[in-house]
Amino acid sequence: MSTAQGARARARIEVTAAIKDEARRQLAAEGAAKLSLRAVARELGMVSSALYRYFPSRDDLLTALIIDAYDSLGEEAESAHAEVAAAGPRERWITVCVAARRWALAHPHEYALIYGSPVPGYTAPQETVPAASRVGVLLIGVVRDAYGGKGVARTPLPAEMKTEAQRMSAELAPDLPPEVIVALVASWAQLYGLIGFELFGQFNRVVEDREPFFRHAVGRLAHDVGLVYPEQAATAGGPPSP
Amino acid sequence: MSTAQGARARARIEVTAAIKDEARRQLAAEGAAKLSLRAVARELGMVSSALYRYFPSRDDLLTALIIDAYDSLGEEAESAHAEVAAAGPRERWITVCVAARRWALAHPHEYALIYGSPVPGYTAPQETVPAASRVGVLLIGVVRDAYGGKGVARTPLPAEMKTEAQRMSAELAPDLPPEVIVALVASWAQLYGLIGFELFGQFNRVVEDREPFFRHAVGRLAHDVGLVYPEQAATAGGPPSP
DNA sequence: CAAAAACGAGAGCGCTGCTCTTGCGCTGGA
DNA sequence: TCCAGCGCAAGAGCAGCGCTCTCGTTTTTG
Repeated sequence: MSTAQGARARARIEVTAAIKDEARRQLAAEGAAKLSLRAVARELGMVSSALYRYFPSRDDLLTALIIDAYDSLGEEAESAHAEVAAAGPRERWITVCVAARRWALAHPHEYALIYGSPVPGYTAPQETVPAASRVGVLLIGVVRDAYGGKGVARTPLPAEMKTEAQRMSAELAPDLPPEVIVALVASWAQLYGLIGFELFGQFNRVVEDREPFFRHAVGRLAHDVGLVYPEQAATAGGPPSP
Repeated sequence: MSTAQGARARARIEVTAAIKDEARRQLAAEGAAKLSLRAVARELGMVSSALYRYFPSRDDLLTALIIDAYDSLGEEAESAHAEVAAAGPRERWITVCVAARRWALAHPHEYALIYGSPVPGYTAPQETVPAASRVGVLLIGVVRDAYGGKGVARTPLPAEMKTEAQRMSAELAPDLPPEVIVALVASWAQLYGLIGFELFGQFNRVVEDREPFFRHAVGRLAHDVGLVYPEQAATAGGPPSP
């Protein structure tokens, strides 16, 4: 058996986790740029050079934090989705989006690490991909369920997009029509535009009451990908207002 | 007269500009995090402490670059818009969006500086606001022209958004209906979501042929704010495809 | 013309990421 | 069971960073 290798291996795992924890603490407190290997080592009572036995460079430590952040976000979105799994697709879509926003507001520096400008001169390595796509996979699933074979007709694509749309469809979800995939990917990017603008201060003095605004906006995104209201026509009846 | 103060003042202006130019060069080459005061001074043949006579800190230099970047983006968008000033609002909208994307792709690090995660621990000072709002003002203008008093009915707002929508409308464009302002602000944020995802590599292996995708997506944004096609119904006629 | 302000140069402080060497203790194979 | 070898912590050190302070010199100003 390869588990329980020995005290040595177990200690290594524990120290590695302790480093990541302390690093995450500093990341949350001060942001990625002020995250310092020396400070992490200092806080853990070890000398800075010892830390390089666990992470060969600062970038490698950041990469580990990035993967964890993607996973944390994905988990939040998935568990929020699980709680409304029985609801209609539109509500499930909005729930996932709201969960993503909630996570971002709770972990601004980690959000900045993964969806803001990548840390200077740094390009995300391949091993982040699976963790990074969890929210996307969730959104695809919601739309897939909504379309259950019916293939609701959507906004037709311009001619010069047809082949690319078919490639995207084949790559991401062959069972969904290309128009839907295109709308889905665009909505996916736009979701993070909404979150980023709020988080990075672009909405200051522009949008004040942000949660209803966000819900409304992602509701329109849901509509864009073809997720309609539970009761199709009951959308025009709002209470009167001056 | 206060102009032509003397050789001293003129020299100061020139040196300040030279510092900004060299800093911009390093920013474009290596990104904001690798921008070093000492390296800028070195390249200019001065000692690093002398540079502090012109910019009291690294953040102040970055702030100057941020304002310049906003202005550069705003100028690109405005001149692109000027060239299609006579066209329909939908085409003008798309033109402005395409110009913003083009600028972002040409100046990725400057884009990251203003729309990515703000440089660690850094909050944009108030003096960046006018430069930052140039693209937004442009988009508002396009929509305003399209609505020329007619007030096309749009998606009704949920009850809990009415007061906020009215506040936003009063603040940004009192002559436009609140529903339109809400859609406009959301589209504004979503536009930068599309650009950011492409620029920061989130579209890698997802969207390959990006320009048509972008045009299509911002076309839908135009639709969201109520800008319709020139010939209202001629949208469904695409060439056949397998 | 003299006082004052602006400026360039240099030294220095404390911090960073990272490397290299040294010595200790656990661990796996003979 | 022994012991060679590897993993590990520690320390010193290097080059770079932002920033401060001092000290002559030059320019502007009253």
